[in-house]
Amino acid sequence: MELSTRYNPQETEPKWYQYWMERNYFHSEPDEREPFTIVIPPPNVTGVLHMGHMLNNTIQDILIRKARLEGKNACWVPGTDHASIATEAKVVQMLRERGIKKSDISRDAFMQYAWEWKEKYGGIILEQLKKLGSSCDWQRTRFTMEDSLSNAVIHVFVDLYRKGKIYRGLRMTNWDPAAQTVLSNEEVIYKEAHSQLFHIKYLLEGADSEGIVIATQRPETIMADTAIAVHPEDERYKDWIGKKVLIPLINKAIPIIADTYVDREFGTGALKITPAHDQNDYAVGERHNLPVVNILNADGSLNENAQILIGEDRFVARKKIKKLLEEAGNLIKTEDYKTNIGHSERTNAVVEPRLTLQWFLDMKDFAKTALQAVKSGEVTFYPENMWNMYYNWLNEDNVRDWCISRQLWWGQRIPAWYLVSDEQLAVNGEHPIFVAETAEEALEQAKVKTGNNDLTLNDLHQDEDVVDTWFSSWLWPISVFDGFGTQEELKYYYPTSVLVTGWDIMFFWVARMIMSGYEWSEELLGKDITNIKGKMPFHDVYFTGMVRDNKRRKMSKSLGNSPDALKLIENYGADGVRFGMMASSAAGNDIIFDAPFDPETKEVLNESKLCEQGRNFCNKMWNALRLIKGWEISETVEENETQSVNKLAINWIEQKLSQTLVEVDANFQSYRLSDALMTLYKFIWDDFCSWYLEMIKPIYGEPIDRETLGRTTEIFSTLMSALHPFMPFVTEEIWQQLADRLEGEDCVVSEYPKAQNFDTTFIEKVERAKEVVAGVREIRNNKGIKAKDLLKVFAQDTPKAQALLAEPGLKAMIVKMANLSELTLSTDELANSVSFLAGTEKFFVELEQRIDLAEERSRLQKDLEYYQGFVASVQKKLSNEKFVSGAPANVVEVERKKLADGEAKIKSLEEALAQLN
RNA sequence: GGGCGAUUAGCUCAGCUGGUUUAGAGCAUCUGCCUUACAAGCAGAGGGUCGGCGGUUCGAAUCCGUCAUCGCCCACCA
Repeated sequence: MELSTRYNPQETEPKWYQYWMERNYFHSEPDEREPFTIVIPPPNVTGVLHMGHMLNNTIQDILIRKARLEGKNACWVPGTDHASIATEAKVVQMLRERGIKKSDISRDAFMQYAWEWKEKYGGIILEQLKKLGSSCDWQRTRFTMEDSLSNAVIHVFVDLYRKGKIYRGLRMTNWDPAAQTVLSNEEVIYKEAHSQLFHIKYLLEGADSEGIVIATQRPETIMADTAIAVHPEDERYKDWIGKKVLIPLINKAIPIIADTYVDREFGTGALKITPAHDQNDYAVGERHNLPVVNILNADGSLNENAQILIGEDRFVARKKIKKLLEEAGNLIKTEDYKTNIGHSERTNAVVEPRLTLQWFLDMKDFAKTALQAVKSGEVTFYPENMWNMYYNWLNEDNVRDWCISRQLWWGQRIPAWYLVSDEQLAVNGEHPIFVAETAEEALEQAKVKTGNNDLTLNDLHQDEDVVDTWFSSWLWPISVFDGFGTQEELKYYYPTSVLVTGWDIMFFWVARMIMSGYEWSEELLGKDITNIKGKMPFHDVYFTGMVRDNKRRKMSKSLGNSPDALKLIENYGADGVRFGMMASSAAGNDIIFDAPFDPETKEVLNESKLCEQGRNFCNKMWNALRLIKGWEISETVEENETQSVNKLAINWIEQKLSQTLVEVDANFQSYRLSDALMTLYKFIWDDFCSWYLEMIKPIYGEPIDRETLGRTTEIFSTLMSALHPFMPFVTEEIWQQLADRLEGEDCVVSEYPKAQNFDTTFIEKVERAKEVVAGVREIRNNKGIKAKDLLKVFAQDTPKAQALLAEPGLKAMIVKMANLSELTLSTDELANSVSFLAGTEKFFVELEQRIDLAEERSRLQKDLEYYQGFVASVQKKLSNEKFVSGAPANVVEVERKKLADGEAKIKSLEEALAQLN
């Protein structure tokens, strides 16, 4: 069958993915082999594949496929995250489109709609991952809200409550007015914004014009002010302390207090205190026993407490109050001001500090153990410097308790119950809370607590809130193996081998998984673990960089600078895109990817040079396959020059392959995946295609001997195994085309090649011969000699040259590759010839045309100068007493050899120059 | 404000323990080739005082100090 000159990924990729799936190659069951486990960072169930996912999952797939080839029991668990806020927002939007308001339906009804939505639209991303070639064990696909995972969340909540680590309290929290839920500190993203500082005058009570001027960014909150604060040592305001001023517009009297929190240098040195709407003011208010006046509704609009502008949104109110203050004469001035404003990570709404009753997880002990795990090397970060960021967050001064409750419905409902009836609300002055895994258990607790055995489930009311999504994610490496259930699989697969994720969720997720692993693994694995390493959810963490565009902007939907991931796969093939992603992404480093178009000019750019390179690489290998498949086979083997070249070539490529595999292995050890890929790329393109195949390629129309072809096929197959983790589809396709394979003899489950012993002296000899070929080619290029024209080349007769050409097959190889009619040793000086150096050896190319002496001279002169400089620098080193005595012997030896080589080259060049005269 | 990191060819980066590096790769550029696997290709070439200054050392892109520029994380003063 004729093969097309281009590799066609659109045809082969779906074919092989299906083939692998049919044979169940990605499925893992515990057995006697060593496990290699990865749990996917579960993408949001609402998500669609973007560049970050592609990078992340390509890396995971590389690691898992390599492990599979190495004979380990490779298990990659896929799944999705229920993503409370994001999903709930989508469902609310869907309902709105159908004319249904969330507030009009019951919790149960809402959940039904949400599940319907999830079943219909959720998990698209998993299908997209298949297109990328991800070899996940799809039979193990999990979802953070399925029963067993939810049970784990509830179990853990109750456990922590009993351990006294979870508490409920009224705190200043970050409120998202769009989603109408509280957020954890980590979910608040600060962005710089241009704002205005309003200087507002508060009149002294009873005075006509005397007053104090404060500066604020939020004039709409003045109605919630309960004091004005000044610094106790501020001379300007000393006499004011204790007096009262009136809030403009509503004329409410509030005291002037003194607090060292006030910065005298900032603004006017006088600060309005608004305990309900500012974290710091709340703290000040507590110190001074100030009342808390909340003037905002949950949606960010003003409530009755504001007295004016009731019902207006906070930002509308700001504009309106500016005008009112102006009219009333209280607005002294406004100035431009740059500030950081907190936004909700999910909804992008400006976060409002709000006093709310929430559940918190005490982080003190957790932080300590999580810090220790990385500090003592129980978990290794790649790249290592990510540890700094981690430390910074977890150290005692910075870590804060984790707010785990959310005012949403989509998620695991908090397993806490309260008494319904008013009479029973307070027992001994406290409001009893019953935390239990089931309502029945809570009821039992309630009966004991109240002494009332007649209580029924109807007397209890469950907390309305759900837990933060990350409160289920942090259990992921345990719960996907039903760790809180049967635990059998957990014993085999835990700890997982490596976690691959972006550093942007280091705090949300990575740190917390380490905490949960430490907290529960010992108990769940049912054994004492003396080595903390055994408790950790993973041995290594590979932090990927962020995918940025060519202007270094993070790729995002809102900027529109992200290429359509699926479109890229369509255009370049999954292998091409995988190559593109990996070619320039060292661990942790951001990767620069071209945007599909310039977001500002809307100019269409080339999609990706890197993917193009990957696509071209596929094509290159495909054509190597075509070449080999086109050869006729000869059964007779003659002992001729062709044979000797072939033997040399095979010997060389096999040894060079071993050398390359050692390098690739070292790269894998330290997660230098892009280096590993580039090493293989260069080996396949340069050594295998450009040199090896050209060495053994028969003259057109002539057959190749069976032995050489067989060895070549084997080597090619080996290369496909080695490259398979990076580019699974093209390697499988070529692997299958290379030979008639038996059932089960597939690249995806082939044996990862191991390096054999290799002889570097021999490899160097061939490299030297390649230099000779390159030297001849360069002369051809310079002199405009066609590749077809045969040339006569002479090597200056030296022992080294003799030894080189005596290597069986080497001379014939040079003759073939450089297209020579003759290559002989010569002591004669050749009249019409140009020379070049290969190593220290001199070669002459005989020319028919007249040579330009001046040009030759200047070429040689240039070389000569370079080596003279080189030798001078080496000599300088060697003539330094301290170097010779101080440096290690081998280093000195190397320098001596450099000097000798350099001098030999100079000698050769000088001779060549002399000949030209 | 506290911390981390970067600065090497036109671009994106490597250079891991200071010494086979008067510095490498890919892309881009230039020259010549439609040579019977591949023009998405082949054969070659050019291009860098390793951000500045100072120090340590026999020896510095590599270690230290300092300045400059850029990026990131954390905290956040109205």
